[in-house]
Amino acid sequence: MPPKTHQRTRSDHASEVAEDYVEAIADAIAQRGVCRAVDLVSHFAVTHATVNNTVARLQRDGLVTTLPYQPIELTATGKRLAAQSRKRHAIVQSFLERLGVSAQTAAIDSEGMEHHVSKETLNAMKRVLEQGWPSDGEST
Amino acid sequence: MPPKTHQRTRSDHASEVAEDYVEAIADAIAQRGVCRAVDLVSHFAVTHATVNNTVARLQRDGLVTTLPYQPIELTATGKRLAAQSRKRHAIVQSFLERLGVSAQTAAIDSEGMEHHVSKETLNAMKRVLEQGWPSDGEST
DNA sequence: CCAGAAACTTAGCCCGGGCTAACTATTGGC
DNA sequence: GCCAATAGTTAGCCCGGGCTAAGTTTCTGG
Repeated sequence: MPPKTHQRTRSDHASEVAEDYVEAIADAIAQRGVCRAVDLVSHFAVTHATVNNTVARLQRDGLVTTLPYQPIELTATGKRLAAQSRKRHAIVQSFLERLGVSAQTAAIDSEGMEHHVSKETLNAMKRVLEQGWPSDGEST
Repeated sequence: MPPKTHQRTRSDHASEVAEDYVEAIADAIAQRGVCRAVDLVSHFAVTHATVNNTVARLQRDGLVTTLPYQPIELTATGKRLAAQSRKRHAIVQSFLERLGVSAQTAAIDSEGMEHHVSKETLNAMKRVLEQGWPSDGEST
């Protein structure tokens, strides 16, 4: 085994939370019009203080904008990331369901897995969703 | 969507490193007879200091035993965790390959994904490896 | 219109998991 | 047998992502 298989897996996980947040923020905006910190508090089941910290980091990193006591908004970059993240999430989730996993488990597992799925694997999953399983008789 | 989908995904990641380590330690022991810190240093591409910290934590948590300047050994618990982890890893990796993903990508992705795959999903993957794809004509 | 509730902020803490730098032990080759 | 090289340790630092506690702002309904 090549010893450097890691590297990606490791440092990536810094941005996993960022992806989860922009996704949640986009969802909240889509569903309620705006996103307030309290939405994230309940969505992630963390405290207000934690949400504050995280949102500050996201702002520092150019993914969101927010002013004190104002709703949280996504920057263009944030929106792009959210859209991409949501798409990936959806594919993984649908794929798991297609695999025969319960919807509930698919929801939970896809949440964790989505951040570790490479483009190549994602494409393989997409292919399954669109064209069936690899060895299926799609030849005819 | 239920708002509590997270919970598991989140705090679990504390032990992801632990699993990676015991797996690596077991591998080193299997391959070289003993596991020295330096093996982990090169395997994870981190510094000696980091390995030391982590191993100390593992020891605190009852997964390994080690004395200064001595090789690292797995406790019974550590061995169990390593075995379980390795099995899971192997299933995910094989599954990805079966999906049509390149061996290299399968190796990388499985590394990250394995920690987020539930028992149910793992079983679904195993089923595929043993019995083919869900909708395949295994009925006839 | 104003009090209390709800939302938000801030400060200060903790742990995990990285790092560098400086030091100590062990080992092997000469 | 000694000395360099390799291995390991320790101290001190950083950031992410959690928390509590205490305070501030905003909103709302009576």
